[in-house]
Amino acid sequence: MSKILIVDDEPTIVETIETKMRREGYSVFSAASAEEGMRVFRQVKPDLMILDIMLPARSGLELCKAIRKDSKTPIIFLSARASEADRVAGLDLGADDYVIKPFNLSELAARVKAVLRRATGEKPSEVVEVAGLRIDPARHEMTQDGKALELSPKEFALLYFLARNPGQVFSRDILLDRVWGSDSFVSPRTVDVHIRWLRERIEQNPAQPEKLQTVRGVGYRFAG
Amino acid sequence: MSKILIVDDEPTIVETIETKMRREGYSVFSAASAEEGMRVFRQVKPDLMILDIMLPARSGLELCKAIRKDSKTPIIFLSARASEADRVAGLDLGADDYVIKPFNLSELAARVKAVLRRATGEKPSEVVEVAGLRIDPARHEMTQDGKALELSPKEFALLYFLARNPGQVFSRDILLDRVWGSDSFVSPRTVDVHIRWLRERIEQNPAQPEKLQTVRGVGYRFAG
DNA sequence: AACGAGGTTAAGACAACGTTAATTCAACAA
DNA sequence: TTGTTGAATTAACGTTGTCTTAACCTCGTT
Repeated sequence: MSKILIVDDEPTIVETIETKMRREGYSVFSAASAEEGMRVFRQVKPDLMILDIMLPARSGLELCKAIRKDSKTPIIFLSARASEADRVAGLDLGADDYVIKPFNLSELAARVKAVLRRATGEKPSEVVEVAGLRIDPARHEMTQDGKALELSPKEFALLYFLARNPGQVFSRDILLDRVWGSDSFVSPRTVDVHIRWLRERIEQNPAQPEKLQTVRGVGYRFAG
Repeated sequence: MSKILIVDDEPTIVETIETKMRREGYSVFSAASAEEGMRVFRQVKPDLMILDIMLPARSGLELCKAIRKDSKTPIIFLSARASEADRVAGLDLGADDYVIKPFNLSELAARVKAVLRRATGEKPSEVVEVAGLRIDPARHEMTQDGKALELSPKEFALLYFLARNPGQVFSRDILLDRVWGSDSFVSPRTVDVHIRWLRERIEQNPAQPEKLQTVRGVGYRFAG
C-alpha cells in the first residue's frame, strides 16, 4: 500500500490525519518540521506528501521546492485559511492539490486518493494475449478466439493474474495474496472454486483442463 | 509582439502570470472583473486572453460569450479544479484551451505559445459520433439517429466523456474525478442515478442497456 | 484400502446495482 | 420578496449477482 508522509507542527492535526489515513489503508509517516520532513522523506520515499504551508523556521513552501528539485512525489498542501498568496506560490511550485483548513477529513482522503490515482494509476493497463485468449483490463473484456466471454470480477482478476505469468505455478496462498489482496482472510479452498468456474468458461473439456492446470501439492498455473 | 489580456479578480494571480508573460516577451494587460475586461478588450484588442472562469458578478464564461460575438480572439480558461462540466461549457463557448489550477506557470506559458501559433489554424472538431449518437459540445447538442435529445448539463458531460472513450470501463470514482471535477465530494452512487437518467433517454429498453453498460464490481462503460 | 489433495455442488451471507422519492439549491419570473 | 421550475444529490428499499464456505465426492499415491 502507498506510503504517505505528513509534515505539520501541530501534533493533534498530525494525529487526526494519521488515524484517518491508516484507516484508509496507507502506511503513514510524519514529521513536525521542514528539516525532519526532509530527513524522513529521504528515508522512506513516500508516494505522497501532505504538507502544511505554515511551518516554523523554513516554510512548507520551501520544503516543497527542495523536494521538487529531485523528485516528482505528489504534494498536497494544507493551508490555514485561503491565503491567495500561498495558493499562488503553491501553484508555481508544482503542488498537486491543496486543502484549506479547517478541512473535512473525508475530503482530504478523497483528494489523496485522486492524486495518487493520477500519479500512479494512469499508466495504460496492459492487454494480455495468450493461448487464444485476449484479456483487456481497461475494457474489462475477455475474448476467446474472438468470442467475448463474461467473467465475474474475481474470475477476471484471477485469470488476468495467471495469464500474465504463463507457466508459473502459484500456491493458493500466493494467489490469495496477489489477487484477493493481503488483507483478505478467506479460505485457500476458495481459490479452487474460482478455478473451477474459470475452467467451465475457457476450457474445451473442464474435466481435462489444458490452460488452467493443477499442480498437485503446489497450486495452479496457466499453461505456457 | 503579441498582446495578452489577463482577467482575474485575484491580484496575486494576475501579478504572477503577468510577470511570467512579460518575461516571455509579451505585452500584458489586465483586468479584475468581467466588465473591466470587456472595456480593456475593446481598447487594446489583445491577441489572446487568459480568463478566470470564476469572476465576481458576471462569470468568465459570460465574458467569453460576449467576446465571441464579435471576435475570434483565442481564449485560455483558468479554472480552479476544472470539471468536465466546466470544460464542456468552455468548449461550448469556443475556448481554445483550458488550464486547471493549481497549474504550473511554465505550462501556462507553453500553452499560450501553442495557442498563438495556431491562432488562425485548425481547431479539432470535438464532435463525437458513435452508435447512432452525435454529441456536439460546441453546440451543446445531442442527436440520436438524427433526432435531437435534451440533456441536463451533468448528463451531457457524463455521456460525452463516456462516449469519447467507447469500450473503456470507468469506476465511479474516476468518473467523479473526470466529469464532476476533483473538488466535488459527492457520493459515488450519484453516478448511478445519472446513468439511469441517460439510459432512460438513449436506450431502447433502459432495463437492458445496450450502450451504457454496467460492469459489475468495476463501473460503467459506453459500448464499443 | 487408507489417506490426502483436489473437484464439485449448493446454500447462505453479503455486496453491488437499480430504482424511486424526498430534499436541497440555484436560476428565474411574477 | 415569494413562488416556480429543474437539476443534482442522497437515502432508502428491493433485487440480483457474486463470493465464500462446508459438505461430500473422486482420484491418485502409498
